[in-house]
Amino acid sequence: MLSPLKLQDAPSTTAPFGFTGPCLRHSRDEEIFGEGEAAEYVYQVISGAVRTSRILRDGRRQIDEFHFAGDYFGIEAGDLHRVTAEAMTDTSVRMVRRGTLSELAGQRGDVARAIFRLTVEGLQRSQDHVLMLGRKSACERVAGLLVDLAERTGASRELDVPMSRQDMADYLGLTIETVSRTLTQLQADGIIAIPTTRHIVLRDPAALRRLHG
Amino acid sequence: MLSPLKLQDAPSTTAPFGFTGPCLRHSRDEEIFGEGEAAEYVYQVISGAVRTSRILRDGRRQIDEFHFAGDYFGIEAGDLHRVTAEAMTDTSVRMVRRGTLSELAGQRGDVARAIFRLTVEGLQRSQDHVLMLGRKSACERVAGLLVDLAERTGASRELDVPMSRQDMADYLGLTIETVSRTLTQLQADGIIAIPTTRHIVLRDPAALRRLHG
DNA sequence: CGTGAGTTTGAAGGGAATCAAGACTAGTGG
DNA sequence: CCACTAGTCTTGATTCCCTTCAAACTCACG
Repeated sequence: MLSPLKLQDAPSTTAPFGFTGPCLRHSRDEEIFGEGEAAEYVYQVISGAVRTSRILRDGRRQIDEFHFAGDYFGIEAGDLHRVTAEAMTDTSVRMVRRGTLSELAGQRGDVARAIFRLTVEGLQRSQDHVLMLGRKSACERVAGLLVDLAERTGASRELDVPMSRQDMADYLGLTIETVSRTLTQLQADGIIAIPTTRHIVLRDPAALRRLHG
Repeated sequence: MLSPLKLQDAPSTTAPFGFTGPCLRHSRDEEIFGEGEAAEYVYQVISGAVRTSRILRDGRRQIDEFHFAGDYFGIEAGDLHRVTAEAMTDTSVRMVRRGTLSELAGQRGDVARAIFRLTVEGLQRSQDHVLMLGRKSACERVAGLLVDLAERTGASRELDVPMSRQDMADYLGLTIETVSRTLTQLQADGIIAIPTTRHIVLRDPAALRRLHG
């Protein structure tokens, strides 16, 4: 389900929201912005993958979203970032100054609508996440992530997994061991194959979707 | 943390978004709209309390948000509602036709900004919810709900709980038994008192906030 | 090849779920 | 007004899924 903005956006040449901003490269695990920092920019992933997360005082981490090419992140209601954003792979990210974006939205109705739509879609993704964390088993969660990854990265069966097992666990509200065991079990059931850690083949996507619920 | 819109909104006289729409009453447990129905309206709670939820095929339910006076709900990116909305108590709700609202937003920048802000705040609440469901213990979740309820309903210590234990459980991703046990434990610890089921006294809000993490 | 981070696998433990009564509470009607 | 009743809530006993703790393995990378 691509948004209008994504469609009109040829990643490396056209700017997000029809506006050209600087484009920064980040290497793997580099922080793009941190929780509590001033939210001066809004970001769009040009290539690569980004995670946004929050950490409790005792170190427990929850990833609230993965962001792929075309996705945007870093929008805040207040002045500060409430999450930390980090590159999961080598990543290219375009930055748009917040004030510039809201000005542009004020002038162009289509831009305002597009931004609003993306935000509502983000909200709905978050609600899906809530349903998963609140009411689904480990197996259903892992299956759901795989299906989601396939859809969002445009892969049909061959999945390039951009995140570590720890990232998966912190997104799914599980431990790394449970994620690993569940993947192994799915492989034993013939539903997926795991040729390498970062490469998963969906042998039976329909079964995965059924598990996903 | 009240939004600008809420502040300028004297619940029973002024309309949401500076616009007057019809105002409907719903009695307890009545459905306001259902998952899968056409999303023709956006709603604002005038008085009472509303829950929005989703149900899996096998009956598991997840409440994704409680809505109180001033809050709005029912915004969708697509044409259909993705959640079901029900009145938790006798409730008065104002309806604004979706097209009307987007027209108004197109004409008045302040309205567009206010709606956008409310949506981003909803997204942030959802992210808090994700963190809670993914990484917090039963005790931390219940404490968090109580603190949140107190803040949002403007109660300092005397909490009128508008929802059933089942609603609490389905919001917190727990079972009704665990919610009940946890509340009993908090009472035993002297942190809260439960004179009646729907009335909870926060005897040590600081301790609750500490548990909330 | 050696090294170490990341991952998988194994064994044991724990927190919340499930199953099952029992105690309230709020309506209802006599 | 008060017994009756259905629904809600609480409490108890047991189970189970996931976590925790621990160790072995794999595979990038120098």
